[in-house]
Parts: sequence; structure tokens; C-alpha cells
Amino acid sequence: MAARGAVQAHTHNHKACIEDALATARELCTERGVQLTPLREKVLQIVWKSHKPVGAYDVLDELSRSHKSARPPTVYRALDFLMGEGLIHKIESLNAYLGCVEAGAPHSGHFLICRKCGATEEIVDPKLETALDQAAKRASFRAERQVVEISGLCAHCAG
Amino acid sequence: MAARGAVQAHTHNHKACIEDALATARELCTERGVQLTPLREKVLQIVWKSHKPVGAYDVLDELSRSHKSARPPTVYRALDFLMGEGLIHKIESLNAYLGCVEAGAPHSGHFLICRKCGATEEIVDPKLETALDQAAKRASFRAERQVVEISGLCAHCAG
DNA sequence: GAAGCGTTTGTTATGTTGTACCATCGTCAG
DNA sequence: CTGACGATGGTACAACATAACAAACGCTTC
Repeated sequence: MAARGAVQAHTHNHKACIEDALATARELCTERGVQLTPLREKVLQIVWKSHKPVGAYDVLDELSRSHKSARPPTVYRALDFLMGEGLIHKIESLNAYLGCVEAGAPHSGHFLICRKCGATEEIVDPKLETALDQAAKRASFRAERQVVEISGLCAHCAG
Repeated sequence: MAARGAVQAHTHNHKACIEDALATARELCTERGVQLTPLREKVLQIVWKSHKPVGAYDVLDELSRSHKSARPPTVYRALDFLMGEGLIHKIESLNAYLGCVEAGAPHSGHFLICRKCGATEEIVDPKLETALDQAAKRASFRAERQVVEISGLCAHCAG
């Protein structure tokens, strides 16, 4: 199995990566007694097609090929479900969605977004978690959700 | 003068706070040889009316009172200018804009957003900066911009 | 003061992202 | 059977943002 949390978008076996994500999603939904319907699974698959965040309307375009009746609410409902189950994240600075590499563990994701190639890596970094918690604590703030999106150039594009 | 970087939205003298921000903006623009026109200054003032992020269309509504010809591009151009000069920040998770408490020092802002009262505090935390830089570095990523938006409950609303 | 230029603003239209709302359909418990 | 619930179908619209071009303004130069 591919290492999680440190996926190298430019070098890994992506087919296995998608399969892995879908299998994990199926397991989690079964455990939780929620329905990963064909529609939802298809949307999850579309989001996982690359390691680049994908817009809701791009999902819609792709989804329309197999689900002619798909409309914006169709997509947003599926995306909301998937986010609720922690299977995807929304990248706020791009208004786009990305498969979660740590599905099952409830968390806000932290992302490195390459502005050149678009590849976006979800990082899991305990030190960063701690620093964020501490920063909130110092301000007497009760943190519930963290949006951390660092954009710049990935190792590949920075050359 | 109010402490910067640790403004307590529920307790401070906000009139002085706005005046201070506008004065700083005027100085900076003069130094830089860019024009803080009446329109731009008015938009800056509107954004600073509270410590809550304000949407572009809310700015438009308010701006329309004095500038009848104001349209969406009017507002977005002013907001773009103000962001370019580092006088305001965009809160990506809310699609809204907030006055910058550290105008003059180029930086990505880090924010604590109360989901109950909406008050949003820009924090300046060197440890957090370092943790973010380190996280990017560990992934061989060349960071250019950081979006850090922590939402939850402020000290006031958490009781 | 007229011509040329860059910056700012006016103006219309449109593109992109996201939701409200109600109808329909299937499944399952009572 | 029927009522409740979750999922999907479908229409319309709200909210956020930009493209493209015209007009006005200040400045310099001749």
C-alpha cells in the first residue's frame, strides 16, 4: 500500500491509490451504517481522479456522462455527504474538493498547493497541529476547525 | 493606541481603531506613491466598520449610499487594490474581507474566526509562522502564501 | 492648449459557485 | 397498507466574481 500522508503526486501508482481510497471509503461507510451509494461513490471516484482539487462543476461535467439527470444539487449533496464522512476535504482558497488521505480519522486537513501544476498534498504534521492548537489557546479561543492551505511551488515544479 | 495583533473585539475603542487604520493606510500609500483615492478609502473604512469579515456585496450595499454608480467591479477593484497594498485580507472560508492589523508588513494573515459572533481576530504568532515554514520545508515545498483560518468560539462566546 | 499616456472609474454583461424548495421514489417498521 | 425516512430528481435562484470596453482624469510634452 502506498504511504499515506506523504503521497508524491508525480511519481506514485495512482490507479492503486484510487482503488485504495474507494475501498477504505466502502469499509468506513459500512462500519458507520451510512450509504455509499453508486452516485456518491462515483463522485468520490471523480474527486480522486487526480491529486488536484476539483471544482464542483467539473465534477458535475464528469458525472453527467453516467448520470444524465445530474444537476448542481446532485453534486453538492454528494460532496456534503463525503465531507461529512471525512472522505474528502474542501480547499477553501480554490473552491474545490480533494480526496482525503486520512479518511476515518476526523481532522481538518492541512494542504500544500502547487500553483504551477495544481498538485495538492495533504500533510499530517503533529508539530503543526500543536502549533495551531497552542496559537488558539494563547488567544483563549476554542478551535473547532482549521483551514490551513499553503500555496507555492511543489518540489517538482520548483526544480 | 490599541495593542495591535491582539485586538479584543468585544472591549476596545473601535472608533479609534478605524481612525488608526485609515491613518496608517494614508501614510503607507503616500510612501509608496500609490493612490488611496476617496473611493478606495471609503471601501477600506467600510471593511473596518467591524472586526467581522464583510462580503463584497455587503460592501457594495454600504458603498452605494455615497457612490450611486457603484457596481460589483467598483468594489472588487478597490478590494484588489487594498489587498495588493496589504491593507486588508480575504478570509477564504467565508468569501469575505477583513482589515489588516499589521498593514505595512507583508504577510499572510492567520485568523481566529468565531462562528457564533463572527468576530475575527488576526493573530501574529512567530511560533505558528515557524511551524508552517517547517512543515512546508519538510515536504520540500516552496511556500509563497499561507491561508490559516481557525474557526470555533472566541473567549467571549465560549463563556 | 492640444496630443499622448497611464491610472482610475463607469457600465453592461456574463461567468462561477452554491442553495432553497418541493416532488418523487424506494425501503422498512409498525 | 401506511407513515416515516433517506436518497435522488428537478426548477429556480442567490451569492460571489470577472471580462470587456468606454469615459474621465491628471500629467507630461511639445
